[in-house]
Amino acid sequence: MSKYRSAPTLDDVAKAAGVSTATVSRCLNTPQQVVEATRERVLSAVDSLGYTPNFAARVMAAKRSFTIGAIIPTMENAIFARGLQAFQEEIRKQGFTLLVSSSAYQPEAEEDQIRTLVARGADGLLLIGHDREARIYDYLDRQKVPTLVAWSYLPDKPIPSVGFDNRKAMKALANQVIGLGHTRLATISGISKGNDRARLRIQGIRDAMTEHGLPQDGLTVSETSYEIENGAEVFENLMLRDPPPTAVLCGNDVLAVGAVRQAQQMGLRVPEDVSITGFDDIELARIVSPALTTVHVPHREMGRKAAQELIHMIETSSEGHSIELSTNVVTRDSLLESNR
Amino acid sequence: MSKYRSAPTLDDVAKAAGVSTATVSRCLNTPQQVVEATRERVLSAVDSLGYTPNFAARVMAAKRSFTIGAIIPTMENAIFARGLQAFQEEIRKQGFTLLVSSSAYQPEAEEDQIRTLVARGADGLLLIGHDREARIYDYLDRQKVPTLVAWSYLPDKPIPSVGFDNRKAMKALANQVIGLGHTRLATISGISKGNDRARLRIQGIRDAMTEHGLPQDGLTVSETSYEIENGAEVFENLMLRDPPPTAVLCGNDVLAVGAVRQAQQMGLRVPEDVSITGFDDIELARIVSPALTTVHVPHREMGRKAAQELIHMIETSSEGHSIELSTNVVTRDSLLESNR
DNA sequence: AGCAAATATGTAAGCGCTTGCATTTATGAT
DNA sequence: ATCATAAATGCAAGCGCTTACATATTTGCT
Repeated sequence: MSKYRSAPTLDDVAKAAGVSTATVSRCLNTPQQVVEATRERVLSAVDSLGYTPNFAARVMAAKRSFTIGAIIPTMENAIFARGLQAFQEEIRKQGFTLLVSSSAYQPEAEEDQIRTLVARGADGLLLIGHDREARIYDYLDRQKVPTLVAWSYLPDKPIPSVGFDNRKAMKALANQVIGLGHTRLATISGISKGNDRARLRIQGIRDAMTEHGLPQDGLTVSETSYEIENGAEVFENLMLRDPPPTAVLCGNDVLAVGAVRQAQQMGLRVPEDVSITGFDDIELARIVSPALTTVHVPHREMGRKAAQELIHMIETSSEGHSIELSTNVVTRDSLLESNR
Repeated sequence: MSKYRSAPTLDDVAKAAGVSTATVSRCLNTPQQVVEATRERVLSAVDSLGYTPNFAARVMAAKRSFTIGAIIPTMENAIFARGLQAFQEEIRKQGFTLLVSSSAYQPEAEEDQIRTLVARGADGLLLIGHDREARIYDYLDRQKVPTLVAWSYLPDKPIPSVGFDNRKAMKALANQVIGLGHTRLATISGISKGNDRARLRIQGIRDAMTEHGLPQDGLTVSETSYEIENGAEVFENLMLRDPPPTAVLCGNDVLAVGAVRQAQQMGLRVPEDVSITGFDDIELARIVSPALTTVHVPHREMGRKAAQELIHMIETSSEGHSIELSTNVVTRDSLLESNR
């Protein structure tokens, strides 16, 4: 029976309540504009019919969706989870809904998803990092969709960013490593192409080396994708070199965990035989043993501030401005002074 | 300048290409219906104008969105990440887009998000577990949105499910624990209200106890929310009891990791002093030391099959049928025979 | 060359909602 | 009571697209 009855529309409600569709619409959107008696009648009709507004129609008519889209590189690990959760909580508080897509670190998939989200009427977009084709920025500009970047802070870019200075953050950590006497360094980085964060973190290590007068060839750089297994695999190759590095700085905690596990597999003690550091300070960093010395990122604060800034851009059609958050090195057990 | 030009519409493209809007629409949706010469002209117009179809309008006209919505309890930990990623990969392969929301384990938030997704024209919905208000099922029925449940397998429920038998799975693990001589058991469960998986897992432990002739009061049940800290906190209370349990079966790996860490904090050796088990077999389970004995869930298979089944339901407007996946206990280091 | 059948394109009617403007009804000061 | 003013409601024009159905063009036969 219910099979042949289709979802009620505004019109059905209007008929049932004996008013015009305009009045029903007002009851739902600007209730103070309709007198109490009418409103009650309408709402009870809404109720008894089980009416829910059709979103597509509403977006089309109102040209506003109260939806914000976010595209993150991955959902598979926790790197973006905490920040995104905070982002969602904040926008929800302000009456917006979040739509999330994951690009699996594939630029084409990301472009696709940006278009999908925009076509869907997203009022604003949250993107991770600045690296992407100019074409996409043109598109965003033409469509006039307020867009904000997070997990990076590069105030000179055309799109405002709420995040931290990846280069400076990694430099601080590298300084600490070098300060402990390490001179043969290696880094296991994410793929730096199309990933400003990965690239800048490597740069940060170089900065610290230069500052301490270490030659640049004291650093071995390996790039791989962000999974535990990859961290392990690359670490193994690294340690087979002669001489092996005494400290391995990983592009994130996930890679670092892979490295730690591989070290154990190889019978190497961390940190006595080799120091390993992470980046991000996700939960994993405290769970692995030895616990990781890593760079703490204020994920929740970043998520919250990004939400506020983006909504502000949407509401005021203003340009938006970048916000820098600070990171700090958290010292745990995976980093020790060099013994060679 | 671009500020005053707004996004091009189908009509603009039609004018530019010198054809009707119908033809443009066909070029985009059923290109084989339009002759090559025309098609080229149209596509180049699309291109030079940078046209992107307006999704809301398209959904409204076509009554089809090629979008599938998924609502998961949390993005904060990895429990649903892997399965969801597989789900997304599969539906993407079939031309659908995934929209994800997280309910933060709050039923009202979930209801809200279901309505949002439906109103947005989702062609189908993926939900986790069966427990929710009847009103929601009525709504889904009335809106005729194909819906599938995952992470649970309860074929008698009105909504089909693709998942595993939580009760049976936990029973298998509990059998193993009891087989090792443990009689004083405790479980750290998620909040079971509104969570059939949590409830059934507890039930599974009871089943095993009954089968082995253990009295039901040999089990202490504590419920808390799914976070590492909570696992730790509850575990502490549990071990303060006199006598303490010799084995603690946790509702998931996250809680188990919290328990392991707390044990170490308290100077207890795992598994010599107390055994701890998890559930789900997420990455964490292998990273913590001792590695967790836990129940392995075929996350990726579940995600993929759920996607296939749901799309099948959508394409054929059929009822859909439930699929049971099997789990297995993976034996690692956190469970040992009882020494009392 | 001529005609029926097949193929390509155009016309226009919605899809369900919001909102500017016009109209009706209530309010309150005289 | 009366009338200007304010408050509540209705009317109807879109929003940008898809898709029957109608019309025009091409194709393949004889």
